[in-house]
Amino acid sequence: MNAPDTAAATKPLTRIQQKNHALILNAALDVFSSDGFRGATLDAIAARAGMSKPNLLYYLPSKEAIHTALLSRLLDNWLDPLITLNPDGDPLEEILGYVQRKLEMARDYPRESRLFAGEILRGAPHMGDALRGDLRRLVDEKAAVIQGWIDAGRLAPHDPHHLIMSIWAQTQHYADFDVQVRAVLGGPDWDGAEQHLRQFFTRMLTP
Amino acid sequence: MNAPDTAAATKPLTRIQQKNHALILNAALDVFSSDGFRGATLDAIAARAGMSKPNLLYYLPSKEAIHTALLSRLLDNWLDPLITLNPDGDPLEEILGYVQRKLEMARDYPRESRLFAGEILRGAPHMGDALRGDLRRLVDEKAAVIQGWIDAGRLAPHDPHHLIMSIWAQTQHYADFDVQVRAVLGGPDWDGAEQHLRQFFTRMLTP
DNA sequence: TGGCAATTTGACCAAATGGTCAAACCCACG
DNA sequence: CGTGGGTTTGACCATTTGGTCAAATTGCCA
Repeated sequence: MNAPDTAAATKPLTRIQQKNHALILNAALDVFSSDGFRGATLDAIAARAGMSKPNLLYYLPSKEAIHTALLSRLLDNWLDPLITLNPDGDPLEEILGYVQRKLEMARDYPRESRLFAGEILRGAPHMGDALRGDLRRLVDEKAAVIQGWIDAGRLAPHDPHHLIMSIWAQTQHYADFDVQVRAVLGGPDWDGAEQHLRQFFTRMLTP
Repeated sequence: MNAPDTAAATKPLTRIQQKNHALILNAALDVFSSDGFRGATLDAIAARAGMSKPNLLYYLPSKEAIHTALLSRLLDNWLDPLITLNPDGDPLEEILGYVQRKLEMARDYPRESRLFAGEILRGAPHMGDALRGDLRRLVDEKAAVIQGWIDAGRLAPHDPHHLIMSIWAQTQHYADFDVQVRAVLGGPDWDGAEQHLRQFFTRMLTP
């Protein structure tokens, strides 16, 4: 009767199901990221996806379901750059690499960044658990790695948790507060941002 | 006939007008900052302000007017810490003082911070002009001051505009992404943040 | 105290919006 | 070629919500 199944029973999606799923999620990302959850309308998403509203609801059962689907898909990509941080690599290189990956994500996926920011700003009503679960565990783990580097005298001492906050804050700022950045700088300046952050954190972390 | 006047004709507000104005704006700040512009409803604001919706609209003519009033009142306070930056003071002290003031604002006025963040996130539909006008002028002016300090060898070299971005990003992060910060840190840690940022920027700016 | 302006609100309206449903359409496959 | 399941949609509905209005109430001052 209904195509997608939230339970883990019927798996194989038809070609057309996959196509429409992708179409909807992409359109929803457009709309949610620019208008917020409350500001987004099913009509707008359906129009953007090039289909009727009932058709859209045939694939995803509700507005919230669409939003949740988007967020859960997002979290993995979001954590990925931090996961990649290698305990056996060179400390400075690893962290600078992380900063760079984060900045690239902000530059190349501003919709995702803003969707995430909006969700957090509103108190994370749809992903509070993920924050206190997966995210916290991962951050604690990597913070321990960084602390190890510091203890070994390979990095200048900083609170690792707050250091990670600094990285998040500064990289996401360029995507989330894009209008402000452009207003103040007179236009986007990703190269300037990259150079600034590299210099910033190099100076920050060199013992 | 109507109490408040957007034009500059009738100025003197009665006691009751002032009280209700304040009541409304405070309630609206609550609601707008936690639900966003679209998520906020006049009924919610009116309830929070302890008055009926028509009465609320008797003082401020529309939802947008309330939002705009809030934002314009906010911008001044928002710029103030940067205005205070004194070209004749000690460079490091001045900037660290600015960081501290910004962090205190984020801590003591999280509603204002989130209201602002929400507006920027959505593309600043109600204050784009202010950003490209007053804000940009002020930033350019202070960036020039910082550049002067750098040229005089009194600060380590950084792009002044991006340096200001770094300060904004890191201080506001603690208010705007409060849930995330608390999730990762296990609770609020303003003292830790203050110490971290002081150390961060001290190291950053010492020639 | 009388009267006029300021204040307050219950009742209402029109538009927007999330969601439903039955009917129509399409298309692979026997 | 026809038939059954997957797909699509026009029409519709209930609720929410920004905003209006006339009537009632209150506050102020001569």
